[in-house]
Parts: sequence; structure tokens; C-alpha cells
Amino acid sequence: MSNIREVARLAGVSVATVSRTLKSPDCVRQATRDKVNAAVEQAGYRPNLMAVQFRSRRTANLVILVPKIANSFFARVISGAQQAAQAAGYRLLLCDTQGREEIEREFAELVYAHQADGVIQLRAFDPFPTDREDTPPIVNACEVIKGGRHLTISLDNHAAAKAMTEHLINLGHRRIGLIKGPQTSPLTQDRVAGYLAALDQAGITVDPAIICHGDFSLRAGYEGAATLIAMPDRPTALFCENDEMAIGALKRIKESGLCVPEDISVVGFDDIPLAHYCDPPLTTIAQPAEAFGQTAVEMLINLIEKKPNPQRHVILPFELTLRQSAAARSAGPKGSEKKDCSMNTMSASCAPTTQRPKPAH
Amino acid sequence: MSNIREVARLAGVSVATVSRTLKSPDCVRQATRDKVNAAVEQAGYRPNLMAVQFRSRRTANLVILVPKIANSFFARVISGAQQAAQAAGYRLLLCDTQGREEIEREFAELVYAHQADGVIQLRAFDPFPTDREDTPPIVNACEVIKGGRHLTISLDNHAAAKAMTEHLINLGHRRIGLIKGPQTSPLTQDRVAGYLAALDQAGITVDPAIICHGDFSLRAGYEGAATLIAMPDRPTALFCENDEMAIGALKRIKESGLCVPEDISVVGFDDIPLAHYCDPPLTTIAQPAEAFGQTAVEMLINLIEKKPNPQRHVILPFELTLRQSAAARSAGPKGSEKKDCSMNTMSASCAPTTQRPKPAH
DNA sequence: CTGAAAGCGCTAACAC
DNA sequence: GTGTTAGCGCTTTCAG
Repeated sequence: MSNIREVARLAGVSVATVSRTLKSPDCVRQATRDKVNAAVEQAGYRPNLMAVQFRSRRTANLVILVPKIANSFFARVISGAQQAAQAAGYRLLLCDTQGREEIEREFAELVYAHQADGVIQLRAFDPFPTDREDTPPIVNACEVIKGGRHLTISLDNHAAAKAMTEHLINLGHRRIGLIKGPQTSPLTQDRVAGYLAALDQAGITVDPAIICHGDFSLRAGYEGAATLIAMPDRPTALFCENDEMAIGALKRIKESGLCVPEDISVVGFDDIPLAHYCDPPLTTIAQPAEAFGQTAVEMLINLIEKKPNPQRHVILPFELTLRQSAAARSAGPKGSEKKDCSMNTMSASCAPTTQRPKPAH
Repeated sequence: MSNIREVARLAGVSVATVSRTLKSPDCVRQATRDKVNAAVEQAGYRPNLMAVQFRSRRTANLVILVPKIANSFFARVISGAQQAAQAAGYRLLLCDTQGREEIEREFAELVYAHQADGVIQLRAFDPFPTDREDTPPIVNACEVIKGGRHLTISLDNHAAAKAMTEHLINLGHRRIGLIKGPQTSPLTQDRVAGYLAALDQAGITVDPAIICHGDFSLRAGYEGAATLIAMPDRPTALFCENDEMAIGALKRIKESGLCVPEDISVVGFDDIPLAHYCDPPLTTIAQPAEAFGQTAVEMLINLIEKKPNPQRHVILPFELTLRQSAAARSAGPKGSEKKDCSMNTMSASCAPTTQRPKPAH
């Protein structure tokens, strides 16, 4: 591999001139530049980035810690992050952490090892020692640490869950089941709180029996629904804290011979592409997934390059996206006599009805 | 940030000894090692990876080029790759290329720039100049270049599509629609060829009118199905070249009031997690997605470290996974009179029936 | 076993 | 504008 000295020799100039031609061409005379560029071409020269980075103490790498890349929401976040990084001349070091702290710490430490300039963490865990005052550049997006010290990009999960629950209440539901996300996640906690707040506001007594644990997996939704519909006094609506669980629940409910939304309404959270296409199409909360990634990258780069960030805590907007899986509580008896619900999807439209309940703040 | 000299001073040894203690401890006396380790601790020393890599001309980074990370199949591949990379002490530089060649080239060139040791390409495009004999370490997985010069990990897409088509033929179908993937993809071409081969073998004349273009998106399946079911002599079965399109097709078919599989069987390819959970559960071809990523990383590392690879072209096994979306062609008239199909899913089982049609070769 | 010393390829003062 | 030169932090001969 040719190096800068080789090019300098070929061009009949010094290595400094070659370096300058590449980094700050304005400081070099046109004629010299041409000579250098010709030599670069001739030698097939490519700057050794390891050397450049080593010397200039800047890697242009960003570590991104994602709990589970196979999750379609996170896949969209990463896609947005990658686009923004590329646009700004940065690269993404991806780590699928499975939510394991030791792996998160290990990758975050690449910053200490001068292998990356900053970290994006998509989970509510601080991978840096909390006893030290200053940390390397880090941005916390999606699931954010409560009262954390880092920049954050998040959704108002409380407001979103409250809006969704209110929507169900407005449809006449009073017995609304909930399938939660992982217990320890602040995101889950906020959504639960929003759900409770809406019930409370409507004067509905909370029944802990219809609140199930889940983990955002299809299976958890399936199993949560199994429990709920087996109850003698089963809920007339079911709020799943993400779309995967809602889809799992749909399957279980249909297997039992009940109809959605006639017998039971089901709603989700995230608006994954499939929410459109499942049967019936899912009423859910749309999140700007790509914008999480994009904003996180932009804020992190500002941090790294010591440019100001307009706000330390960005809240992205959500949209209550109304489709066919939630409907007004049926007036009739809610017994389980079989009826023909096969035409549920006849009215399905490809264009979702959306409404934005509140602006971002 | 402390450096090796600082540690050497603290330990009262030379920098060489510190370096050796870290890299090849066997060459250092125990007592000296202890001194050094204590000094490392005391100084909070972390080797500057930029310097290490610069000096030793090895980055432990692998570039992975993925056409679309939001695709759940690729997300699983990456997940497998990440695990394998981590286990081997390598890191993954992720690039979502959107299938754009200039971006693929740009990232692949990070190898020339000593920013990565090798490349994994998940698309049938050679990002390196083809006129040069030797290329940097690269492995081509999932969608592989025909007669390419690189190591490959692939599925026998021809055999898989043939097996699936034969399955439909065995169920009594003779008019089998096809929704293809992107025209230019070899993967699509192989699957089409497998489909044609099965029809030919069964003595069924191919009707080009029931072969639709698609692009692996939900929407393409939806639209392809719309075209096919509008035909006066519509197919009794529909083979979609991936699961997303099959799910899109399911939606359109159900909207039209037809039942799956009673009126029309629908099958997919990939076995994404949702294939289990859609309605009806999808008969499909299971691919070992994580194994693609894992194998690609392992072979690439062998290439980089100049260890032998047992085979240059690895073929991973597929499984025909039978669920409820495909059934024997109904004997009755295939008119479109409405009937109750709402109980389709009653018989759905969570445990798929799988069969392996042939061993990997 | 350990130390001295020569760079890896590049950038950035500092001279000219 | 351009050249000279001193390192960045580390590994790795080569001596001892």
C-alpha cells in the first residue's frame, strides 16, 4: 500500500503539502494541487485512516447499543441513525447487546480506547461509571433513564398510553386489559402510568387482575390474551404495550372463536409496518422510529464536535393511528356464541386514519 | 488519558515490558507482571486502540453491508453476525446500503483505508473493482453473485422454491400464481427457476399471466394478490417469494371475501417470526437466518487470519415449514360465493410441522 | 527476561 | 505557499 511519502516523492513535493492538499486544499496553490492529485492517482494512494485517526485523535465512529436488532422498531431506529451518520461522515459500530449490561459496558468503553467518539444507547442503562463526573459523549434515546445526566430523545409514553386508553374509554370500554412490557423498563412504567391515569380520570376502578406481564414478544401477547379471555368477566378491550404483543393477542383471540373488534378491541403501540397488514388492521400509536436514530446521531455529533444542542431532552411526537382493531363496545351480550366475523377485513382501508393528539413539547 | 509510558514509569519498567505484559504475558516474569498490572490499575490505563491498530495493522473491525436492515430477515442475519463477531473479538461496522452501489463501494473501501479487516456483503454485488486479481477479504452471503470469485454462504433457492411448488402440486394445485422478488436479484431468479422446474416436471404449462413482479414489500404482495384474484380464471394457490409479500397477499385476499386456504392457498419464504402468528399461519420455507451471519463472520475471520476454510461455498439447509395457509385444492366450484371462514384459525397450532426435504450439500 | 530504540503514516507547528 | 521536523502511543526487533 502506498503512503503519503510515496505520493510526495512522485509529485516532487513534501509530505506536508500532500497532507494539506487533501485536508485543506485552500492553502495550496492550484498548480501544486494538480501535481499532488496526479500523484495520488498514479500511486493509487488512499490515506491510512488508522494513522489519520490515531494522529488526529478523532475516529468518526459512533457506537450504537441496541437491545435487540431483530425488533422491527429498533431496526427502523438504526436505519435512521445510519442515514444520519453517513450524511455527517460518521460510521456506526453496531452492538446488539441483548440488554446485557456487561456487553453494553464493554462496547461503550471503546470510547475510552479511542475506537469511537461517542455512544448512542437505546436502553435505559448508563454504561459509564456513575461515580465519575464527566463521561464521554453519549446520547440516550428511545428508552431513557429517568433523571439521567445524558442528552435524551424520547416519546411521551405516559401521554401516548393515556391517549390510547382514553380512546378506548371514549369507545365505551370500561374494562380494559393491559399487557405490559418488561417490568424494569421505564418505558413500560410510563405506559402503565398513562393507562392508570386515564382510567382514574374516567372514574374507572383499576382491576389488577386484568394487567398482565409481558416482554414485547409475540408469544407474550399470545399468552397474555389467553389468560384474559379465559376470565369469566373478561375485558372488552385489550391494550398491548407494543404491536408484536398485540399481534400475538389477535391470534389467540381469534383461535378462541372471539372476534376483534366485535367481542374485544385490541390496540398496540409502535405502528410497525405489519400493523397495517394484520387482520384486523391494528389501532396503535405511531412513533417516528427513524427520527429517533437520526436525532440521536445529530445530537451526539454536536456533543462530539462541541456544537450547541438546542435542547438537552427532545420529545418526539406520537400519533394515535386508528384502524379497525378497536371499535365501540358492542351493546349486545358479550357471551361467546359463535358468529361470522370473517368479513371483518372487508372494510379495511390501506390509508390509515391518523390524528395527532398533541404537538411535541 | 494515561499512556503506556506513564504506566512504565509507575511500574519502574520500560514501555516494552508493559506492552509485553499486556500482549504476551508468558514472556514476562510473574513479579514484573504484578508490578505492571498494579501500575495499570493505578493509572487507570487503557491501551489506545487507535495506536494499537495503527501499529499492528489490524483493526478487528468487519464491515457488513446490508441492503435493508428493517427487513426482519436481514435483522436476524445481522444479529447472528454480531454474536459471532463478538465471540471472536471483532466488531461490526454496519452499513444499511439501501442496495445502492456507490454506498456499498464507499464502505467496502474502508478496508483499503485500514479501517476494517474485511467485508461481508449480503447482496449480489461485488463492491471491489473486478479488474484486479486480488481483493481484500470478503465474504458474500444470503444473496450471492453467480460464479463470483468470493467465498459464499447461501441457500439452494432453486431447490427450496421447487420443493415448495411441488408441495402445492401435491396438494392438487395446478394453477399456481407467483409473486416474484426484485427482477435483478439472483435469489429471485433461482426461486423462479425452481418454481418453473417443478411445474415442468409435473407437466403443467406455465401461464406467464399469473407471474407477478414484486419487491419483497408487504405492499407488493397486496397488489400482486389484487391482480391475481381479479382474474376470471384465478390461481388456486399463490407462491410469494418472501413472507412479507405473502402477508400482504393474505390481507388483500381476505378483503375480497375469499378464504385462505379454502379458496386459495398462500405460501411464503423465510419464516419470519410473524409467519407463525398471521392468520392463517403461513406455510413457508424456513431459512437459518442467524446462521448466515454467523457463518459469514467465521469464514471471513478465517480469511483474514489466513486460516483455511473447509469449503469455499457453503449451502445452508432450508426447511419446508407446513402451517395452515396451504391446503388441498377444494373439490367444489371455485366460485366466489361467500362462506364462513372465520374459524380458519381454530385449528392453528403453535408447533409447526416441519420437514427437511433434503440435506445441505 | 528486560531495555533501548526504530519506526508505523500522518498531522501540525514552525521555519523559510 | 511550501518544506522540515517532531512527535501521536504503541509494537517489535535487537542487544544485553
